[in-house]
Amino acid sequence: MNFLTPSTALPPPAFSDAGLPIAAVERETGLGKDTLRVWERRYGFPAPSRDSSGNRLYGADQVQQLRLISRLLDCGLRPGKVVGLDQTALQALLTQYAPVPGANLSTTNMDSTSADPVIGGLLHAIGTHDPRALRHGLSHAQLRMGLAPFVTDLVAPLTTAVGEAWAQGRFEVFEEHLYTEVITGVLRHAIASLTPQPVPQGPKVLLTTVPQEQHSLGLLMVEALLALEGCTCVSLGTQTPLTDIAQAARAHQADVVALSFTNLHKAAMVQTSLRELRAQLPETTALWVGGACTALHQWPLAGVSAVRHLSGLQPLVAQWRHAH
Amino acid sequence: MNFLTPSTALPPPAFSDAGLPIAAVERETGLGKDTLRVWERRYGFPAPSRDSSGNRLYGADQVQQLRLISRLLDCGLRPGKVVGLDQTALQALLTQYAPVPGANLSTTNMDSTSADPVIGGLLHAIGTHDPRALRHGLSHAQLRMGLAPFVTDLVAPLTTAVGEAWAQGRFEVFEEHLYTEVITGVLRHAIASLTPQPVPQGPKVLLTTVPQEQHSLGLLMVEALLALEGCTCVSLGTQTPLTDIAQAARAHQADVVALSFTNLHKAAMVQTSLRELRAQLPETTALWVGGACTALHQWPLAGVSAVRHLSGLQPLVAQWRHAH
DNA sequence: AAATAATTTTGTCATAGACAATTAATAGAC
DNA sequence: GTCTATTAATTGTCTATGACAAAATTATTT
Repeated sequence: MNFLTPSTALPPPAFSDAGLPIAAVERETGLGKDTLRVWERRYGFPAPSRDSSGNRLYGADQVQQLRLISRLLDCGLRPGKVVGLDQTALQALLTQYAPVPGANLSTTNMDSTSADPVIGGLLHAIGTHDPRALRHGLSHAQLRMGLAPFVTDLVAPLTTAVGEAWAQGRFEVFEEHLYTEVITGVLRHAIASLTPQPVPQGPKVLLTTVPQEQHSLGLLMVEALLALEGCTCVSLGTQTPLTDIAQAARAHQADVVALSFTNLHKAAMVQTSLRELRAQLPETTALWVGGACTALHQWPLAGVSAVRHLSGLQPLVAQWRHAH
Repeated sequence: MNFLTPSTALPPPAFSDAGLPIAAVERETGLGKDTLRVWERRYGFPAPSRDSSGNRLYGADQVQQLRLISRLLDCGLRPGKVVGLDQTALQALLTQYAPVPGANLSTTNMDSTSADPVIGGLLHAIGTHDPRALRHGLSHAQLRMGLAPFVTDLVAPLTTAVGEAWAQGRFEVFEEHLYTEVITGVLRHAIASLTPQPVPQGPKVLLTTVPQEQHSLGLLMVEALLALEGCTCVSLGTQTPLTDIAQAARAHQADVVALSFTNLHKAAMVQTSLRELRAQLPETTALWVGGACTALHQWPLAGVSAVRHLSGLQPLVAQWRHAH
């Protein structure tokens, strides 16, 4: 074979132009292949074009509509009401039904502490590609505020703001990546500087996420707060298979298994995963879950403690301490 | 709605007893639903039982076999040869085929893995689930050896050893996860403690991996070595889309873009990705690639510097410095 | 108003066939 | 023998349509 003549090389698939195949749309939107096909059958939407061999090709606009639809479903709306609406209608519904986690940052609500100008400055540092200023600003804020408020009142809302800015196209992918990288460094540094704690004063906590849950920042924030509360944290990073979580909990004799979720998953998936894990864990092991995932809080499960906000961790630890 | 009466809640499905439905097996093994069904059709394995409505229920033993098969496929074996073998045969194949892949990275004599008492001790700390001892041993070794030899002569071979042990089934997934997490902490700590370097003495390097390349440890090792050489490192973490890498290189005015690869990708994919990226980058921007990926070294590309071993980074930096 | 029954909605699973892309095998030239 | 071109086998993913159980909505009765 000849590797030097570019004429023999296949042209890279022109995804953006022709459209995305169904597997890519599943990745992009979180909607299963079966679901996409059955929607097309029932509602006539999406209506992808086909390639030469009959496979579906979804246009960028349809993928965007699917993204919006997915968010509306997370808000509790039903597919029959929203699948097939055009973008303007979907946007209108979103402004009506959307939860307002980050709205208090960019728009109204000026009493959200002194963090607002700080957050603005940090967002600016991201946009101007200045990792040094970003890191410096974060470290400074951490020293000034103290670690716990730094995490709950600055890092968490800032992360939400970055995510929204990215979703709205105001940030590029690489800017979001850089932000994640810098924050990771700052948080890990903070955690490392307070781990030398000889006498454990709280539960031993096993931290991780379920498969296909890649958001490592939430995990780090939780680890920082728990370590601050005197917990002994063992983090497995992201995407640990369910049986391995249970196995690790036994091997480490963990008192608590803490999972972090984003809103990417289907509610049913989250539910079954948690039920299955709960069944595999020893009864004496607590299961704490948290994160911006509506399914967690909308339908609580027996034997699973759902934390709505990072500030809810401290009471949970106190409660555990009181019970032991 | 009533959240408080547990009597109305469904009993959790007794997974462990009857068997796992196909969706759970997909989560556990990483094998797609379609693949599981087509294997059953073609090879007669797995042969799940069915519930009352005809849905597949995979027994725990079959799931375990599927896990082993999945590992063997990662070793390069083909499904037709391994699907359907019993556990003992699979185990035998694993001990036979498991090693080999990362030979490039760990050019240190391979019998040193068992001979080197430090590595042996660290492997033992992983196996006994003692993150504290692992972290302590690593920090100690770093101080004793110095950062550069620590990375090239200890972390790299240790990572390879852990990967091989995992492939052979001697380590569980969660043990490999814990190792990754601890090493990440140690490396990031080392990097952070030497970044305060006011005057840049080397190129500005943009670090990342291409999409579907999740191995973050290689990236960290490279970052540590480059920072040690006086480079200004900007890491984007893993899995940055190609166009975003080029965009980021322009935005940060990077002198060098450094990519880390594992051997997971198809050679053709790697080639086309690199060609495309090279075309999108400014000509004055260097492109350095490395990692245990055979495709990189077998077919070199114009305008791309392939590094066979971590120790090859230092000469590259020196060369760059000499040319500027 | 609240509990119960009937109905619609909706995601997931099943079967079976097709195909493109890869990998192995075979034949032919040096 | 070694290398290259062709043919054959392998394999994951897609399509299409049908079915069904769980959840949500609506209707009905107590």
